[in-house]
Amino acid sequence: MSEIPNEKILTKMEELLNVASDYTRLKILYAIMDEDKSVSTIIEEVGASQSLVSHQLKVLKKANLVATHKEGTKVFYKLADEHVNSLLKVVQQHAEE
Amino acid sequence: MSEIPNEKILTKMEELLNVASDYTRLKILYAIMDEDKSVSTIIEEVGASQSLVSHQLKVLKKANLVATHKEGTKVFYKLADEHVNSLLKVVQQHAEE
DNA sequence: TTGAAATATGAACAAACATTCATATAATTA
DNA sequence: TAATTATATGAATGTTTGTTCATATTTCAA
Repeated sequence: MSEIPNEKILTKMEELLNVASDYTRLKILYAIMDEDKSVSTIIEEVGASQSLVSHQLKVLKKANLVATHKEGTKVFYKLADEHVNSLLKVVQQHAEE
Repeated sequence: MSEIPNEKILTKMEELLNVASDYTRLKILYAIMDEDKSVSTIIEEVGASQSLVSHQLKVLKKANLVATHKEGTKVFYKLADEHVNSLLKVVQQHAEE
């Protein structure tokens, strides 16, 4: 039996889904799915403005979907954990049918 | 290699995630996860107003996350397919850690 | 056919959000 | 130090959206 999760869990789920449910952020997540990339590389591959990508990276970071490290002036982003991967795969399968 | 999906797929993914990313709608989806239920039962279990539940059921239906059948004056809702189930499970796992 | 129960719909509104533009900060190099 | 590259931030804005309130529609029983 699948009971309705408690408020705390539901709120966390809502947040994760909310953060994932944006065109630009989805693109960003896919861009860094296999290897971490610098912001400038992400901007190129996603094809959105510098400002927009930076803003959305901040949203993803705040929600702990991505992690970062610095190298000189560059900042590299990668997926925070495997759940993000699984989530994207499930959703993509649904979308492809 | 996971390339960025094309625009059509991404838009579908965005829509699915968007529809799933709401507190009330999440509760509804869990309420009908194991067996289909009438709107009045859903209202009770979810603890939201009649109008709100009805509006959100419409959103879920339009996005093909749920399916319905009628019995007399009652309308029963159930999950449309297994993907919805998988999606909720992946997200819940993430939220529980 | 009147009334009641179950569900749906429409308008209205505040809150949240994606995007842009302009500007700031940080690190590197000349 | 000045200039340049890389990234972040803040304000402003138009749009979307969750919720409520009031009302409509449908189905069945009395």
